[in-house]
Amino acid sequence: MRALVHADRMLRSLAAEMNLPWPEKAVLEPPKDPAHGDLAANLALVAAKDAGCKPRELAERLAGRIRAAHAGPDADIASVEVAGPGFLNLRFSPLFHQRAVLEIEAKGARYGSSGVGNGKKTQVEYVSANPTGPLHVGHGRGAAVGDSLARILRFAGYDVRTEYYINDAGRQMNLLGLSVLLRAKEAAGLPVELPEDFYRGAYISDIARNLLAERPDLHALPEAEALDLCREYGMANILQGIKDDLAAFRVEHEVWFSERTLVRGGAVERAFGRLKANGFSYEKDGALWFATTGLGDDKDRVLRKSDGSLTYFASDIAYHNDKYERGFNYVIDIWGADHHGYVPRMRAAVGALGREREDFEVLLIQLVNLMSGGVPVGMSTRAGTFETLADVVAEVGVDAARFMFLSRKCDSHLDFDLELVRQRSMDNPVYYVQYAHARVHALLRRAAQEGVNLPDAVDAGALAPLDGPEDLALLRLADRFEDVAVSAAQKLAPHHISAYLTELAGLLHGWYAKYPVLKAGDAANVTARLALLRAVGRVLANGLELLGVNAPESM
RNA sequence: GCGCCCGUAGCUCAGUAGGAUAGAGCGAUCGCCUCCUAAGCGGUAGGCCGCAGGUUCGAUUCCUGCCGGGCGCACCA
Repeated sequence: MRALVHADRMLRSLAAEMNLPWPEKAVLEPPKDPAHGDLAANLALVAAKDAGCKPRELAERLAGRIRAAHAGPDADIASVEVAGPGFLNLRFSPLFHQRAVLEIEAKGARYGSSGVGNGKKTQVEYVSANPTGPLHVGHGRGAAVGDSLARILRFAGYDVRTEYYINDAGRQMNLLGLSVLLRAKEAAGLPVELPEDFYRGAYISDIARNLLAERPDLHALPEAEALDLCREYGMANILQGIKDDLAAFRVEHEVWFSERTLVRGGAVERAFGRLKANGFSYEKDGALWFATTGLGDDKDRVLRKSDGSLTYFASDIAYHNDKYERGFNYVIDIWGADHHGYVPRMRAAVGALGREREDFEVLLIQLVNLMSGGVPVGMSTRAGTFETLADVVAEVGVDAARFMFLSRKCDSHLDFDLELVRQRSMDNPVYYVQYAHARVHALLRRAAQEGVNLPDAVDAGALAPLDGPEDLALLRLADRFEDVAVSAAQKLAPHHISAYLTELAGLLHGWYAKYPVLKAGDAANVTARLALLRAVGRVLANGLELLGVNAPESM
């Protein structure tokens, strides 16, 4: 970040000084091959055309000016080279890189944070599974992504609220009530006929038995009342289970939003009014329709059916309208990928409510293939197979599960192999990263034991010994953490963080194998290397925090 | 039939608002502990970035068409 800002400012001012146009198309980025330097400025051909010269020539002229302006032992820029069709390769001095340690020490837990979100009021709604059964692995992936994303966005300066939408008003709830009642009858020895579509998980029978224990009078109640009781009891029970599972998974929702309160609060009518005012709704065949076709959807959708009841879509529109009425400017929904057909419709609705395209984002979470030793684990609920989130977490632990979920693009399929994730090896990057952090702290501990004193803040001069290629590579990568955090926030991509951490941990392990720290020989080396270690450890910890994964100090 | 996502090393996957010689881990293979945690490190082998066109100075990246895999297309939730 420092390097990029520094170089950008310098190049722009130089270009202005030389009366050259600085094209927006010019790319300033770390080259893929570090041998090319720390930063590459790619002057596109257009730039040269505007300037009336060849790109290489333009680059040479800039390089000359930079060399002239940045000479001497204290210079930030160590070298400038022109390569390829117009690449300006900048290499910063060791001194410049070493200062990254000072910034890390100064910012501590805030290192890598930024204000790019500008306090934007943002809502992340995730998991939102129907309270009809326990969370499964797929929900776990959505939970990890949503929670991590909230952390990442906050870190980047967004004002984030997290929310869980409880679908407690629909037909599914009645079905749940019926399922519980049937099982309760069964448990009481009454004759029952089990319909096709009811919830048949073992957890329903457990709930039914518990309810019966609390309310022995259940079967004496009028049918409707008994159904109500079963529904409410079942839902409360399952919802509590979901909350427990999420808490155990280190996932927190600040708001639990009930669909019922939405209907009762008149949100549906308000949303309908808004659509009508904007000219998007009409009556046909006794139903209320929403003209989504002109908004990117492939057909118009029904809001209120001819029998007077609302469609699911209608309450979803009302819900989203309510989100914007609550003051959120940026609404992020995290859905299972099987709902992808629903996205254009929702997007159309948000547009019809008068919101901009960028006010709404949907993140689709692809399915998780649960495997064990390369063999797919079936969807059955038989004992011994792990399909619920709670089972998987019990099996592999929170850290390993979260890191695994967050190490892939969320819209690609994920093979989650229990055997692999349970392994404490490099098959399983979470330990690799955690081990790097633990290593740092093991050394810091040992240093303290041996009476080596590392001040809380070192001065720049003490870092001078850090000039080997591995030192500089570590410093460079640590310095990029803010870039990575910002990009993860803007692209809604938590996996950038896990990839970055794996890379940083790799550099640290390599560095560790090559450089002795406490046995470095002279005191200056010991201090400099300890300071570097502590700084890298800080970056690892900050990154892991964004993933919601622990950073252990010993392993 | 229409639409969305995915095809990158033997395997699992990164990368791409167009840029230099396409990366990582695993697996394979050869090395490294009298020495701060070997849960580690270093080396080697491994690629028509699904195929074919197009745009461009330049395409794994953007566009079109195919092929292959997954998913969705209700006055269901």
